[in-house]
Amino acid sequence: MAAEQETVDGRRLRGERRRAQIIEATLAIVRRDGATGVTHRTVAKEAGITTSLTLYYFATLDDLLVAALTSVTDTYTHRIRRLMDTDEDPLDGLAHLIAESAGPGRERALAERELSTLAARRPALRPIARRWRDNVAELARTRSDDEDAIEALVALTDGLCTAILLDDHEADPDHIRALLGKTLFGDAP
Amino acid sequence: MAAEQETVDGRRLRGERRRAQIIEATLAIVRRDGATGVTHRTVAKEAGITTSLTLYYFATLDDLLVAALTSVTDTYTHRIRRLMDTDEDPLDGLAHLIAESAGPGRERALAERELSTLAARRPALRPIARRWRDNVAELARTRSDDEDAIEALVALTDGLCTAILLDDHEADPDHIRALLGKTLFGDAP
DNA sequence: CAATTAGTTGTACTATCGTACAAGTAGTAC
DNA sequence: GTACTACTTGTACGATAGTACAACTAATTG
Repeated sequence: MAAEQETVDGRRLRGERRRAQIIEATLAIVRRDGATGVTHRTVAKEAGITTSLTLYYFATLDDLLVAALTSVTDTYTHRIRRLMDTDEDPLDGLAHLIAESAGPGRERALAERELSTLAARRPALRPIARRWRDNVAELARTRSDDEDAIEALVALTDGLCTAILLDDHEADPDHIRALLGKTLFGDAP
Repeated sequence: MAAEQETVDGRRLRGERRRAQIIEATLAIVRRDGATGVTHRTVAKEAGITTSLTLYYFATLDDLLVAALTSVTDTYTHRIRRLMDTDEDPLDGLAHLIAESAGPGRERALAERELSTLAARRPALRPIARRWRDNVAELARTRSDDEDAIEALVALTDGLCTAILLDDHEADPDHIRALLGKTLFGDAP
């Protein structure tokens, strides 16, 4: 009844769409200019609306950043879950995902890094920011129950992304897959 | 002669001292409030001087950030070099350094992360930002010539620091040492 | 239909920022 | 001693930011 009530009210639906539009505009800004580029004015302009709207839906700048981090993290969560739900080698999928940081996924990976770094100074963001690592750990657990190896694999994925983003490090999926395998299994099966 | 000329001019010496003071104040701001807290005014206030002075020595905000990144990277470089110059187990020293990210070294580690992340959008900063990874790789090379293992170890150190900073992850030096050893040698010697 | 709720628009305030610029002080060279 | 150089102080401008607030429009409820 209450749940039905909520979806029926067209205003709320429109509000949700507007909210999503604003979050998308925020992410576009982060990807293009970095987290520091996010202001109510830049987001409003990107979304083609007034700042009053961004303020109506997100009372503070912080709210915008939190929503952006949540959104980008959701994206990664879906990606990794899909890797786990397939018959293919999940480590191979993960290697490809990491390798994307050098190409089509670079902006998104950098946005994730910049936004998640905010979590270090904001304990409230920790649960969101940790989800990437939790997701990778969960994926690793489908192939190993060695907790140390799993922990190392999670750290390795983080570190490889860092190298790619900050160093233009080599991003060959096969090479990355080998490193992941070595770390999780001791050899590289 | 020219070098001698430079150190004799008392004005230049004072300038260098002033410059170092400003960089130190910048780092204090980064550690306390993050890279976004760095403005000419906040730095000037922290150093007890006027913004005209910060501007005299660092024409742009960017110059300040670059100097701060260089400084914090120098600190880490010295630390790691010292680990290599000792008879002790360098991996053990590295593990302790990483573990510091959970305690006394947390602010510095976070500052390094925030500043080095700037390098992703500024190719000119890459050489500076990569030095941490180069240093760790060099340390690893004193113990292994397996380039894949070395690359994995570097990424692992990055990832472990991330987990500590963003997640309040466990930071037991012995545990970290074991992970480092496993990654570099296949076992944990 | 009136009242309430959700969304939208617009104005304006205070605060802070990066930076330009001029004037002054102090140290050095010739 | 003069000219030059390095450093220091102070003022002020234009721009942008976060945010408060009021008024209005549209949708929903009873």
